[in-house]
Amino acid sequence: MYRTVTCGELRVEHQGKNVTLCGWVDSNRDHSGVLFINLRDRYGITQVVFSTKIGTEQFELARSLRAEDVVQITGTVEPRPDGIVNKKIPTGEIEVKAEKLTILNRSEVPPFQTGVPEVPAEELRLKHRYLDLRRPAMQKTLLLRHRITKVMRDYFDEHRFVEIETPVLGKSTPEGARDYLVPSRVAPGSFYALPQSPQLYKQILMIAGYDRYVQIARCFRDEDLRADRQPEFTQLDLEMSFIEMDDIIEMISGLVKRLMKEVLDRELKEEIIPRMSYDEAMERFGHDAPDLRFGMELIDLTEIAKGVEFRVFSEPAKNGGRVRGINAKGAAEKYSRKDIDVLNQYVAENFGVKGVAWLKVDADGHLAGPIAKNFKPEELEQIAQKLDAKPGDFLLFSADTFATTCRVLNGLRRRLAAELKLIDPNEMNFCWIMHFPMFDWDAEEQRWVAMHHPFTAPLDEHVQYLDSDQGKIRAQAYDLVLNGFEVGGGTIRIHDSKVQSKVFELLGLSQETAREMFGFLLDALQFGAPPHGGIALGLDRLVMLFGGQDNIRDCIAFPKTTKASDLMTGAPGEVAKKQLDELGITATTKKENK
RNA sequence: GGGGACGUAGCUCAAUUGGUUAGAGUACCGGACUGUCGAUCCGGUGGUUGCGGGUUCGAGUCCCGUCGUCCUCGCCA
Repeated sequence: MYRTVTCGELRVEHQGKNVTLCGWVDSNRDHSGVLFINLRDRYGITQVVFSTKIGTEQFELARSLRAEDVVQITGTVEPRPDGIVNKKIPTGEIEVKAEKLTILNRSEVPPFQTGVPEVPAEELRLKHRYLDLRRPAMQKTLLLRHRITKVMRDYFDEHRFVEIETPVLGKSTPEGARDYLVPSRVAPGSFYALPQSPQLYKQILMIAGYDRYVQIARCFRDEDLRADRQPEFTQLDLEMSFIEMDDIIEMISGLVKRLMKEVLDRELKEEIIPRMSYDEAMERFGHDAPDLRFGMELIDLTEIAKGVEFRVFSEPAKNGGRVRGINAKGAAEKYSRKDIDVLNQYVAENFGVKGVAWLKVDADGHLAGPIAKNFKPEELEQIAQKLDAKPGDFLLFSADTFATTCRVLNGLRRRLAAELKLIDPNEMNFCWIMHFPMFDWDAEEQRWVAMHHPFTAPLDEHVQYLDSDQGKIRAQAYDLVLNGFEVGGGTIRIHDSKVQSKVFELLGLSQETAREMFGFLLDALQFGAPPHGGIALGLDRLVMLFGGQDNIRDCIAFPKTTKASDLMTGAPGEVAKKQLDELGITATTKKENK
């Protein structure tokens, strides 16, 4: 037996006990006649004491220990002498008096120290991920992730869900994100696609009668990365039959409550997670995943703007656009002209607009700023009233299309909230965003595109608009939002083939194309499809938010860089010409190009 | 595909806005020390300033290109 205890469990009550520990050397403090080793494993740190009584050979061996050496130590648990208890660690009231040291493996000098608070460059962490994962912060996050998935599995098991695996090698469907493709050897020129989600399979499972399906599923999207987006990511994916929107929402609300309780030992802020329509979210926050931890809501000024001489405001207002503003309460003094230049640069670079219009409220309650002269006093008064402007407030405006005002003001709202520290970092603010539009108009391709996927059911009362007013149709779609991040999204699916055909038609999918892409699902739908719907939660993002992190790479054991490479393994890498030949692929490698 | 930030010792950073021999902490190596706990003290090794060009009497610093990491717009049904 290598070890009898871990490095995290010994306490005063174990004194006198003879134990064997294994772990990594965290530090070695040599005092000539006595030396202290901090021994680390994922359970904690235990101090081991060596005295010269152990014998010269063993003492010299202990002396030679360096960070990350792997050792086995047998000794006796002793309480620490009075006054030298280490309160920083749970095992700090005891130490192990070493009687035998075995070096299991030496470590090279590590490229960075795992036991110090300074976090090395991410590039280095990813290259030596095995060392990075030894850092307590990373271990804590991966344990949190395990805890979350464990609670999820228990919860759905209790609710009679069946966990079923779906294929990773599937069929490419051109709608949606770009697919990762895998060439077929036995059918040269043909490709599998890695799943963007198990969407079609889980619908098939409903038709097959597994009325409650769940899976913690790996999904793949070949799109550019972000702090909260990886090319492969994990979803808690589920589907239910004989249910309506409220059933899914209740089921997930129950899970959220359970996660809060069992993972964070906290209650939900509100007994019932609040719901907001997509339209309301866009109107009040300019985004479909609003961060509700702070106010600064978007206020509409279009009616006022229609009447002003200032053309920057009046033109969009008169031409179907919108003029809206936000009020950063009391922030006027904190934003100098230089700071505002930075904001201008931010919106120009990110949203393709010239800049942001702004006004400050002076001590007398008057609106001041370079654009103030373009308004009559009563117009300024109206604007001030609408925005509830008080002395010291900082007002920012966007006058453009509705979509652009949404993007600009959402961006500014979030940025200002962060800069002004309006957000309580401990808050966990959930909400449901409901009734997303069915379709988006793709101006470039001159056609409607599905906002979710083409199997999403419209609201029953909106089915009538399928032939007349497609832009008005709202879907039976719902997103779960946490602290301004979309952490889940789902829909009720269409199970009426007439409605399904109509939707395909609107999306510009001919019967033939639809058959070619989803024929198996269309077939299956003919053989007794129950009403069904489901949802998928982004596990990586949930872990990130539950762990108070700001990117999902730190929540994934082996993540990829923004160029989608794995710095540890070197993936993606070149392959031998023989492998390509077998696949019937004639791509040239980099080496051949040079 | 576009925009931005960064790249200096193994690691974390500094280097007077172009000026002598590129420094500090830490790690590492050697020494001292019998109660430390991010031990301390003394000494030492360690640099193609990511890479390639250019401007200049002189480049870590300026310019161009390139590679990499991060942030972001597009993209992500």
